[in-house]
Amino acid sequence: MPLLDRSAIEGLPPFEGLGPADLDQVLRQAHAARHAKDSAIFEQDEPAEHFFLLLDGHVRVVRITPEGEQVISRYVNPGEMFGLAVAMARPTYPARAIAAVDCVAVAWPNSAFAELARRFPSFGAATYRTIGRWLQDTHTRMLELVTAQVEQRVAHALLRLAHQAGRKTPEGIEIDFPITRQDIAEMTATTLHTVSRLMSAWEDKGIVLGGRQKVIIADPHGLMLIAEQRPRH
Amino acid sequence: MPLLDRSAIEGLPPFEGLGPADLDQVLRQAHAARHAKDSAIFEQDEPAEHFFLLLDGHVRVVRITPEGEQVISRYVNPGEMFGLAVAMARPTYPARAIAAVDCVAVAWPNSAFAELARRFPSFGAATYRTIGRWLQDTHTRMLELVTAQVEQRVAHALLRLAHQAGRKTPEGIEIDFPITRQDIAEMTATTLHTVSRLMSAWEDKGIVLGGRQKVIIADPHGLMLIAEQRPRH
DNA sequence: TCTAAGATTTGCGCTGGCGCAAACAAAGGC
DNA sequence: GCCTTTGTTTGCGCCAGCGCAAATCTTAGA
Repeated sequence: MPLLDRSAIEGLPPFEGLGPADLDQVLRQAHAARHAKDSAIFEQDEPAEHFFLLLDGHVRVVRITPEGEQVISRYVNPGEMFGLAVAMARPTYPARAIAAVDCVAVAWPNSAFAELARRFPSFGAATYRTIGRWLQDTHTRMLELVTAQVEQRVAHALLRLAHQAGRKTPEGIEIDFPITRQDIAEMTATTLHTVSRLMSAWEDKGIVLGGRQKVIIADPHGLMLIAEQRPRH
Repeated sequence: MPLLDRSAIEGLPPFEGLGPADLDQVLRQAHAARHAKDSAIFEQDEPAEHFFLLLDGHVRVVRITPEGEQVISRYVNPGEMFGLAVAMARPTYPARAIAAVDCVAVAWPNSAFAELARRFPSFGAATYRTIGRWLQDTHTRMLELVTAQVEQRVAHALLRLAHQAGRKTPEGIEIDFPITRQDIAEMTATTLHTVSRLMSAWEDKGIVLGGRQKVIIADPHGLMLIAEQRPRH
C-alpha cells in the first residue's frame, strides 16, 4: 500500500492528538484506493462494509427515490469522513457516493470502528460530532429548501460550494471540481433549465461566469445579496 | 421528586441491560418535570444545559427561520430522548421543543452525559444510534418534501403520525394529541389552506374524519394509495 | 349566557417555475 | 477531421398550489 503513510492522516480531526505509533496502529487496518472520476465508491442500500476518509478529490453523495429522482445530499472534501453507516448502526449505506473527480480514499472495515472508538475516545467523539453536524446541516438545508425561493436556493448553494471547495482565480472564485447545471439542480431541488436560466441572468449582470461543468463566482457579494433577498410579502 | 422512580425508565432502549442499582445511579442526577400544554421546554438557540427523556405526553420539535417561518421537525413520543445537543457537541439547542399536551419529561444536566456514556457504553451507543436514525429520517423526509406533490406529502405525514402516535377508535385510527391544520402544514411545507382543502376532499371520500385539532384516519389503506400515487408523467 | 379568540372551510385569481421541445456548443473517441 | 455524446441555452404554455379574503364553526372564559 504505497499510498498510505502516517502523514496522510495526522492532524485530521478524527486523529488529533494521536502519536505516531497510534497512527500506524490506526492505519494497519486500513487500505487506500483510487476511484476514477464518475465511479461509485458505494451504492445506496448496499451492505455497508467499510467507512471512508477522503484524502484527495471530491465525492458527491446522492440519494435516489424509488421513482429515480436524485437529490445531492452533500459534497465530501479532502480530510472528511463519509460512508459512516457503522457509526449509525445502519446495515446498509443510505446513499450512493460517486467520485466527482479522480479520488483517493482510505477505507476501514466496519469491524475496526468499535475498536478505534474504544481505544481512541477522541476518534469516537469526533465521529459523532461529525454526524451531529450533518444532522444540523441537513435540517438547515431542509428548512431552506422548503421556505426559500428557487433563486435564493441556487444562490445559497453556489455560495456554499464556493466556501467549501472554492479556488481563487483572477476572474473570481472557481468551484474546484466539475459541476453541471443538473448537479446544481439536484442540490437545490429544481430543474437544470431553471438553474441555467438563473445563471445566464447572473452572467449578464457579471455576478458569475459560466462554462461547461464550470462555475466561477465573480462577485460573491452580489451573489450574497441575491441569496439574502427575502421573498416579497 | 415523587415522579421519579426506577420503573419509569427501565426497559427503555438507552437503559437496557442496566440493573436496579445502575438505574438508581442514572436517576440520581436527573430530575423530572411537568410541562404544561403549549409551553416551551427549550428554545431554539438557547444554551443547551440539559438533555431529556419524555415519559408521558407528546412534544413538538420546531425549527424557525430568521424570517419567522416554521417547520415541524418531528414529534417526540413517550420513551424517546430529545434535546440531545450535548451528544452532537452543540452549545445551543437547534430547535424549539413545545409540549403538544401536558407532558412529563426527565432532564439530565449535560455534564452527566459523558459520565453516563463512559460508565454505561450501551447508553452511549443507543444515543448515537438514535441520532443516526434522526439523520436518516431527516434525509428521507427531505427527499419526500422536494420530490413529492403536496397531496402525497400530506398523506404520508398523516400515515406517519398514525403509525407513531395512533390510537384505535371505533371510527378509525386517531392521532393521540391535538393537531391543527396549521401543524400539518408545517410538517409538509405547505399552507393550512391546502391541507384543509385536501382533508375536506378526503373526508368526502370517507378516508379521514376531521374535527377541531383532531384527525381520525378511517381508511388507512385508502390513504396509503393516495400516498403512493406517482406524480403523473 | 354572552363574548372573544382560535380553528377551519371555501372561493377566486394569480404566478413561479416546471414540462416540453428544439437548437446549439463543447469534448472526446476513432 | 468527423461524428457522437454530453452539457447548455432559450422559448413557450400551463397549472399546482399559494396569497388573500371572508364566512363559519368551536371552545373556553367571563
